[in-house]
Amino acid sequence: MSDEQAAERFNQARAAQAMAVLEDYAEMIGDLIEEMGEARITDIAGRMGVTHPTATKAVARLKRAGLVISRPYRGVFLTEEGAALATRVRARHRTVVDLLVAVGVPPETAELDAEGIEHHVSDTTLEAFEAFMAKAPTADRG
Amino acid sequence: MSDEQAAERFNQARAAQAMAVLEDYAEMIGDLIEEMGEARITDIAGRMGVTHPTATKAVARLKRAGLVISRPYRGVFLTEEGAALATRVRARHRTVVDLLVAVGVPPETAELDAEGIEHHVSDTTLEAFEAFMAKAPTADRG
DNA sequence: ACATAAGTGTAGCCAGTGCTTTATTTGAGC
DNA sequence: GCTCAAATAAAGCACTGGCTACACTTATGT
Repeated sequence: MSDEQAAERFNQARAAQAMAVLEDYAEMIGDLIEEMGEARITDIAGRMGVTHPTATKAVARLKRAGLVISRPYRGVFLTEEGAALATRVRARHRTVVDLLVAVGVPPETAELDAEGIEHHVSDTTLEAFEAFMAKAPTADRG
Repeated sequence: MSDEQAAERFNQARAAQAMAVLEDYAEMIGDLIEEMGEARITDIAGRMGVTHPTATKAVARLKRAGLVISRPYRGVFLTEEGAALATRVRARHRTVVDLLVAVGVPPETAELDAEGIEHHVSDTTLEAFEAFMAKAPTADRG
């Protein structure tokens, strides 16, 4: 592999990582709205395991990215784009967990690892995962 | 899932990400030493797709982590710990790529996605991958 | 020895993502 | 309507990890 290709690979991985945080927040805000009708900064912070100021900053970035809207001292809400992203992320998360379980990873571990893995799964890979599971739903385990 | 569990998941993913950069650099420095006898800052930078100052900073962090040693204007070398990490990372990378290919991901895509995925694959999951491939080396494709 | 090019280091800037500390706003209870 | 607790915001710190610009070292060629 040439250095240029290697560099491209790393740059792509870095870009994916940058997106990952936004994806996590969008997904979680979607969850919170579904569960509690609205997403408050405090709830977001609690669930992400960070302090409120950190959550506030993250929301600011999400607003900048056009994924959410919010008004001071009011809840945070997903834009159409944000909601679409949240849905997509959630579906991908499920697929990754299912794939891991299908190849024999214990469910709890699959859930844990998927949190990091999912952000690096390309559309191509996701399709392959789905195709694989359609073909061998239980991976013929045992 | 409780908020605490969710937070723990995210914190774990964040910790994995912090380690990922060190792993990438250690692996690549190992590659360079193997290929060219030594790892120069410029080579590291070129292959990572970053500028030399960035590579220099990364090497400084690696030194702080005890993974490499270096003297000004001389090459960078892995410590025993760094070499062990590089070996481990390289093996894991291969396993992840192979697993992806085994479930039907195109090889080039597998290589690309593995770069990001590998850092989030726990030992448990890695073992499951190996067991899966031992059982179905070609995943019965086609 | 000296000039020059390549490699390396350093300084300073920016953005992201965490933190703590300190206002401010909101909303509930009196 | 005032007070107070909770929620939110704002500001400042630290570290990572990019960058550019500039200084310095090394190696090479004359």
